[in-house]
Amino acid sequence: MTEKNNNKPISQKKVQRRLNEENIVFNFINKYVSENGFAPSVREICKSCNLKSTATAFNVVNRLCERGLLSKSELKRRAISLPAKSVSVPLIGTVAAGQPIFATENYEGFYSLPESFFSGEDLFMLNVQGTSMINIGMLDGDKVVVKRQDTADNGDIVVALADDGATVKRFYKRDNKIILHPENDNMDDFVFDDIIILGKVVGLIRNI
Amino acid sequence: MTEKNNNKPISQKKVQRRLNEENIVFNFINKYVSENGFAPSVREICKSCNLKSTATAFNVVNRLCERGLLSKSELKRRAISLPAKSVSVPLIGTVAAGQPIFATENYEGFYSLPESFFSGEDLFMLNVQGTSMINIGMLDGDKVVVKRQDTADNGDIVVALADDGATVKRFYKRDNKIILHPENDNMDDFVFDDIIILGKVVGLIRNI
DNA sequence: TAATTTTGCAAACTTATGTTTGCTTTTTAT
DNA sequence: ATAAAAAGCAAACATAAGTTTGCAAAATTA
Repeated sequence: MTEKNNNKPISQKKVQRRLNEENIVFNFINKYVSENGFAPSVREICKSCNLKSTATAFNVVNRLCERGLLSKSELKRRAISLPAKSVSVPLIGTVAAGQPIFATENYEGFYSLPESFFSGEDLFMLNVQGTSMINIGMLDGDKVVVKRQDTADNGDIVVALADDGATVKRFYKRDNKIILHPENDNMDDFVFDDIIILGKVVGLIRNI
Repeated sequence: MTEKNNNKPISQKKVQRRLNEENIVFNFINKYVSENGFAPSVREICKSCNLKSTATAFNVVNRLCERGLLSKSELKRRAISLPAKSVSVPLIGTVAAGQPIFATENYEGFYSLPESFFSGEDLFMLNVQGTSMINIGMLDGDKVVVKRQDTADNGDIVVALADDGATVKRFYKRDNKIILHPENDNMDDFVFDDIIILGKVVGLIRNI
């Protein structure tokens, strides 16, 4: 028991100094993480924030955790994480028939998306080509975020494997036929007996 | 020198086995990072991917690094990072006139966006309300990514501060008048003598 | 000012974890 | 089938880095 009693005497000056210290450390960790992709060690925090002792940095980090600005996994190294979580999603380039989508060979790059928007086990991104979905605001060059699944419900926007690669369309099943409906007044439906569904579109990203 | 000569004898079967192993490890690391916010240790990789030796996991990780799918900082702990870098961007809720946009009080949360798409010093996100920009595929409920700046060029899509809050429109300056042009055939231009520009729209994110 | 509490610090301590080693097993080439 | 090369593995090794300690300095209270 280190506290004399339960109503702490709070010195405003001290509180201010602490908050300032915490801000400096928090900003450093943020910057470090976005530059390196992993968290700094307490010793690196010390050096960069002009703290004299690792114990000090250690304590500041713990206070930041208590304030909910950071998370930390005890006894692990560099195991500090920021509350804004992200998922790393591959952009799939060309999809050849018969090839597994999730083979790393098909990946054209990785993008980190906010987990709070796009969560799901298997996500990938795909470039939208053409204007077949323009009615629902999917433009040529947009990237769609796709949740991998091999079935779809009526009305879902899906990525399906057509003869010439992956295509984005609205999915309907009617009278044992699969209808891929372009959301474009100038285009007609495509009708198939069977089709391979690669996934369901759950999001869209555009660079302007 | 471990290699006999420079033309390697490649066994297709071995290549396949390796690639498969690398896929498993890579997917595990991805999942781990998005769940924990930091990378797994080689021993955790071993256990989860059924590798018998830490040396094996170590080698697989190194191969993934050579393939460019991961980055690693040597001699550091849990210092594997995915190539996808991200920036942390605040979502601005309601913007009252006269208030500074970047006051933390306005933040509704932080989202991590792919740095490769959205780079810039001061970014924020804003909910799109209404259908005034529907012609260029901005739907009600979309989030726009905005680069903070107080000027704009003709034709830019801007976030401007109107009487009732922030609004997204296309910007024109003509005859000393500011025109905010909705991209919606049913709506007319707004004309002002002067207006406050909050930023320029550089991206869009949609959750479907 | 003296007593008491809190904070700061350097160094010691501990251990999680990357890396190497040397032997064994498997695969490939002759 | 035999030799040679490569890959796999368990254990040892090395050390980066989290955590604790105990004293010194500063701040607070009386």
